[in-house]
Amino acid sequence: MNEQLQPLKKPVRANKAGRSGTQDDIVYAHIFEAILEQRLAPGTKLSEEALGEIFGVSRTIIRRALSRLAHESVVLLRPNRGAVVASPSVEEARQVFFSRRMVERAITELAVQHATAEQLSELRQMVREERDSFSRGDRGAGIRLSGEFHLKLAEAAGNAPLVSFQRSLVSQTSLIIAQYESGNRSHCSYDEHMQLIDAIEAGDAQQAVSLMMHHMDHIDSKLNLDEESASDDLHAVFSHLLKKPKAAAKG
Amino acid sequence: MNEQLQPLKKPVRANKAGRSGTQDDIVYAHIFEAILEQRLAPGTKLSEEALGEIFGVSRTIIRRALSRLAHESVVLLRPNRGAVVASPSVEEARQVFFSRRMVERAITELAVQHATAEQLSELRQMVREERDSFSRGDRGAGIRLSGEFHLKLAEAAGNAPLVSFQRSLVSQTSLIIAQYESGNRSHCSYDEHMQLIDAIEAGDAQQAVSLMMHHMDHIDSKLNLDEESASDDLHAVFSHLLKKPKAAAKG
DNA sequence: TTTGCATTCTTTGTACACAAACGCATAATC
DNA sequence: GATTATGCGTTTGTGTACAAAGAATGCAAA
Repeated sequence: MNEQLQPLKKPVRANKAGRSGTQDDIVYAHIFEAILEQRLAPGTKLSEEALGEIFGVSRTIIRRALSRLAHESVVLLRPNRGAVVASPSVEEARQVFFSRRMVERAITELAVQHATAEQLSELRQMVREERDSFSRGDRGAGIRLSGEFHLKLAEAAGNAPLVSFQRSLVSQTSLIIAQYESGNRSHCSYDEHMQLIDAIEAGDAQQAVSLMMHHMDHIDSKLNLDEESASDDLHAVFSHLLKKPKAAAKG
Repeated sequence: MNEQLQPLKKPVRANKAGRSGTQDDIVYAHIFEAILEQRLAPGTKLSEEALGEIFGVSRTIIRRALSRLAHESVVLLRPNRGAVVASPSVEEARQVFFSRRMVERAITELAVQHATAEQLSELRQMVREERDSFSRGDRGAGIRLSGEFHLKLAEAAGNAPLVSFQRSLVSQTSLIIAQYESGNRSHCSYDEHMQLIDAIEAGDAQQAVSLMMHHMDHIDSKLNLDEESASDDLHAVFSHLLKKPKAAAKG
């Protein structure tokens, strides 16, 4: 029942090689991934004690992971009232998308100049995995990989502050998709991703930026940020006010 | 005895209820301000116990404040080796300035559209205080207010992710100025700030952006990022390799 | 039935104690 | 004499106990 995460029970202290070693990194990554894959719905309460129980660590570690997520606006940390998965409003969603367009444009231009052959190869590999995930029906993994693609592209641009900002924006975008995605859920982003890499590899900055902007348009068009009228949406809109957690189903 | 945190000895304002915000907010703000005003030099070690002693709180609070500062790349958190004030390299400085140009451009355009009369009035007040600080020789407060001006302008733009990013960039810029400012230290930024507000208030986006870009150029030109030859700079360059914290090596 | 208040109970906030890791210094060996 | 091994001291990392702040619930009164 409460032992789904057995592998984590043991103290994972392989810190010499620096392979995502510390415990709070692991906890952070797991919660982050759960949100990215939409296994944790917006508004879900994240109890420190419960998470500590699940991951087999004390509240200290959980608290640090939540703090980090809060700094990326992925969870909301309310004083004396605990943490919940953030529920971006329509206005917040618009702001995130505005910033993303700005950042993606800069990243694309920089990537054309700085991306190495190895990085482009890794990007292609990620797109293949993304495509495979969607084709075998694993939508959660697909969305996560799609986000990681944009993060990886930021790394290829070679600008550390942009990478940090992009991480935050990608996470929030995933939340927004979880909250506002319309019926048409055909995530064909991998095709656009591949074309984008082609343009970058060809050194065609203008074409690459154009493709990226269209890609942003497509993501945007899949959301219904304009309406927000149906009862379901109302529920989502007010979820940050609800006391009761959505009780995320454990896989 | 190695008292590395001498500069902080003075503000022992360990009031528990007086100031706004929680304790870790107060600690964060004080350290942040000390760095912004360059009372804490890059490379200075930030001992948890010493800071706890100074502020009259436990290491838990200090740790959280340092974690927050680390997330903004203002301090560097080395595992098992404590925190130091970050020492941006020339390359990191270039990346920060690239991002700042991008963000400031967007902020300026948005501010022309969204800034309210009240916000512009507050901005003017900040510029006046900045000018007064410089004119009475308080260079530290002047630099801090100059940074806060850019942060306030970001808030006037009305885009939350941009504000968050800008906060990180402004802090890092201050660090960079502390590390790389050339002999010509005439910070006449307040004049440019005032012209900028005029253009924004007039609704002249093109002029406002142009002024902002020139302002960025001026800040950039005051630094000697190209040379990095003096012994002081060499020291900064290798500070991340040094085991021993060279506290207060600033001349 | 509904509303206001008080008590209780759960959850978070803070401090502290203990354990582990790192750096430095000393010493021993080649 | 130089270099490496080892022990010690200091600093950080983690767990846990206790305190405080909300939230929920029950009771009483309108």
